[in-house]
Amino acid sequence: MGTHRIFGHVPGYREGYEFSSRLDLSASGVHAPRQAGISGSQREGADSIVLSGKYEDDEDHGNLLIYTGHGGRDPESGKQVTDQELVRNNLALALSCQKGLPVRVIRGSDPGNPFAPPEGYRYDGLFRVEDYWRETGRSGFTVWRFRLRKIDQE
DNA sequence: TCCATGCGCGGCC
DNA sequence: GGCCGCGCAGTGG
Repeated sequence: MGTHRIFGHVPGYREGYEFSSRLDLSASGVHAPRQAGISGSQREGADSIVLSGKYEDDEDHGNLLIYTGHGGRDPESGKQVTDQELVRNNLALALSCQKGLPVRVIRGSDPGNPFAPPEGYRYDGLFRVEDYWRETGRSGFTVWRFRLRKIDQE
């Protein structure tokens, strides 16, 4: 499946399409990983991300996102417990920034986020990674942050 | 290899 | 019905 990574819209799934679960989302090809928030590879770049509201340093401003890289979290508490590194899918997102590749954004339900769907997951269109940097997160550990802005459609 | 922004279920109120 | 904690599962990066 990883041999045919699609950048941009996946045929048959327009912006606003809703999925009931990560399994459905995975089967569609809009976001293949069943758990991970970032889909991509270090060689090609990242093609999609999921926002679920579970990363303490994430910010959702609608057309502007600050997305946190992965890694360094305690699986039980969800808190950052070590520094994140620019490897694996964090590096894939950085590559998407350098190449200017479109990234599909999927939002998962999140009661605290007015931009999130009430339930399940929703494809919210294409964004570009404008910038990325390393900083100290709320936890005090290093996190990688990615700023994504929605691509205007005509 | 090992991790990953799940998920269902049962207990409890 | 809703919340929460537990632990299993299965695949792609």
